[in-house]
Amino acid sequence: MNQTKALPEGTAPAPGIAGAISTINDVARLAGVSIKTVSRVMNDEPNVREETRAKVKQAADVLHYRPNLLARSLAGARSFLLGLLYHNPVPTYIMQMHHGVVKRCRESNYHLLAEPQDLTSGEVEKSIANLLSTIRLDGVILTPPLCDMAVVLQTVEAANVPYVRIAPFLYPGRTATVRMDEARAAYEMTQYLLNMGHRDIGFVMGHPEHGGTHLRYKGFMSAMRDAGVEPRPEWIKQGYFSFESGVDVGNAFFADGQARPTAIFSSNDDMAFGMMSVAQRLGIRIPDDLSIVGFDDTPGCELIWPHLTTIRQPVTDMAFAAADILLERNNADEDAPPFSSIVRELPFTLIERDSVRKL
Amino acid sequence: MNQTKALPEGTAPAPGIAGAISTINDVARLAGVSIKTVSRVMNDEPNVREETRAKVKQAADVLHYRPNLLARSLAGARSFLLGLLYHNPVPTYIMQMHHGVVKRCRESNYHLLAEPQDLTSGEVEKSIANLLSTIRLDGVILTPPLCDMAVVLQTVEAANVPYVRIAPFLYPGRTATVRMDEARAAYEMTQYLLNMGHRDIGFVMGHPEHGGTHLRYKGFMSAMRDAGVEPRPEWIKQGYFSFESGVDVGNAFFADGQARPTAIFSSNDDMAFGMMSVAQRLGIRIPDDLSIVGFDDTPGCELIWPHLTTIRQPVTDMAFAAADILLERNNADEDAPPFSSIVRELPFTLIERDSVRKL
DNA sequence: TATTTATTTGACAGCGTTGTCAGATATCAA
DNA sequence: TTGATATCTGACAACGCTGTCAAATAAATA
Repeated sequence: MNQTKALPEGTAPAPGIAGAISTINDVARLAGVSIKTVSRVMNDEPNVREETRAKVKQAADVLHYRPNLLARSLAGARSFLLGLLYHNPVPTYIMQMHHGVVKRCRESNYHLLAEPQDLTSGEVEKSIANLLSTIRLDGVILTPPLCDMAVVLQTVEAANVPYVRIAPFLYPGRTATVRMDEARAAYEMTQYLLNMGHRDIGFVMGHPEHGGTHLRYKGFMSAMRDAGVEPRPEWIKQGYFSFESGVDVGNAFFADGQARPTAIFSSNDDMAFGMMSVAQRLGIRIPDDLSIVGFDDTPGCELIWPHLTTIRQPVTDMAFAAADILLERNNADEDAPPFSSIVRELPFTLIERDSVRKL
Repeated sequence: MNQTKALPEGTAPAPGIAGAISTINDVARLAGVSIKTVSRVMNDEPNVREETRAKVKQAADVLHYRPNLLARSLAGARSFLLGLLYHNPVPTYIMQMHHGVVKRCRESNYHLLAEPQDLTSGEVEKSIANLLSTIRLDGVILTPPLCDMAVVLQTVEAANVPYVRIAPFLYPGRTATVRMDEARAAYEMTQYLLNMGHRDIGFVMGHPEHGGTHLRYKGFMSAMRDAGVEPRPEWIKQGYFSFESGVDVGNAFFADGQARPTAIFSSNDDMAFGMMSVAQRLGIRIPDDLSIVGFDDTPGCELIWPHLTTIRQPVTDMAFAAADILLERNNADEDAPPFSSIVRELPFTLIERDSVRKL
């Protein structure tokens, strides 16, 4: 019955003293096969008799054997390591991203190296080249704004590491991509404002180096024009995605004696929060005196009062998708579709809360 | 003058075609020394003539040589990899932690593996053992509540990996520790409330498996007793550190026809936010009708209205300290002080904002 | 049964480093 | 100068695994 009874006794090393790490040699000896066969079994390779396979598996089990990842990487082609490169724009965004990617890695016995990049130093290129030549990663994920920086792309490509870009703006088709239709989302949000009766709508742009900034702006403008409403240039202000820049923009918008829009569409939530704090201080009531909407759906939206109407980005799902692309590629049987042609577009949601008043 | 002029010409491989990774062999050949000597130079080991050292350094430079981390780990004793094990209690906390540790790793050419642990599965032990036997980490950092779980400590110890615990509660002196005087902080916060004239003070406890929960509770109780104020048992409620549990506790506190404290001390900010949202809905004004304080100083404190008075934990500094301990240990010259005796205590700050009214 | 072909298995050579140890060189006394 | 030390340097064997390729075995064909 039990096919796997025949383990040679007595040859086993002292089993499982907690912490005593066993090697492929130990398993091979215990199972009475060569290390190569053990290797085959551990990697689910074909051409191993079922009986042998079971024997090896049992031995590995008894010894609590876990292949050494470092040795594996060194000898083989895979490293079981993924990299997430980012420059912290919105902390919660990165956090969700990281969380999603790690989750997928876990499931595939991969590990994740999270590597923030300092853009101010002007050494991104060096830093990345350094990373990639030090550790052979099986793939890297590039978040905005890194995914739109030519030097970054070049460096990763030079290292010949497959990579996927999250929400890229520039260089379409250059590699696998995970995105969301940001322009469309901004378009719909603007439409929503229009439908609520607003015509005097202001817009706060994000950091100019982020692709999303342009996409969101574009969506806003299209919606306005399609509705036959001409946006007022002085109501389109430059922000930088940060809470502080939101404060600055808020001060600009609410300066004394100025005509004010009835609604402001902020390119992200954090800036909306900044504006709201200024409004609060100046006694401008939201949404009664002014409607505000954001973009991202960060946790703060439900903390702030009134709760912020915004666009939810499916960040975790995007993380899943990115990780999946890389992971699948590594198991891909050669004939997979060209990597660079992969594009996964995920749906957004307009989350209606309490920061907009119907006129 | 120039000591390093004498590189043998012509023996160099095609230099620095972008992405062409060079090995220690290439450097050795170009510098005209053995690979062992290159290794010595790269590791700043003694016993290399200055002249030789310079020659090697130059060669390494020319070739953009970066030692392969995997090979290094396999051959040597160090892996240049640290692990951050956590179970997500408060996202922003982990994020800051991660950020701090990564920063330090960067500076020392280390890398960080962030590994969330699923406590619900009951397989933490397996998961960690698995990680540690797969990759030989040079150290791991344990955040609450992992740092107080006996199985976790045992597993890490069994794998013989040095680790430092952040804000541990149980098993003092078991290993290096980074902490903050949470009990003292809670004591002072309670005193603050007392000084503001409050006597009817409620307290919301955190998740019972987090050490901080007990420390903060203890601090609260001591301060009350020292002030000769007996806390009312029905005003001490159990929460779980989450926003949702704050909502639940809020509902319990504010149920119809019940006597209500004039101030509530929540064991963390998120629960305070939850209570505030309930209060808002019920028309209980803060701080006019009720004062609330939190603990942690998460970003939301400045978003919510009124801004929340709280205790700032020096999370980033704690991360720095933890990383430093591990990193230093790896460079330690044997005679370092016993690892387990290291305790770094960092200062907290009471951040006074607008959520408390003076009675 | 004798061949041919397909399936399993193992020997062995790396992968790019570091550790060990012995040999080569330089330095210092006498 | 000659040993005797102290200082450098390099051969070579690991580290734990995978890739390659040939040998051994089983299955299929004639």
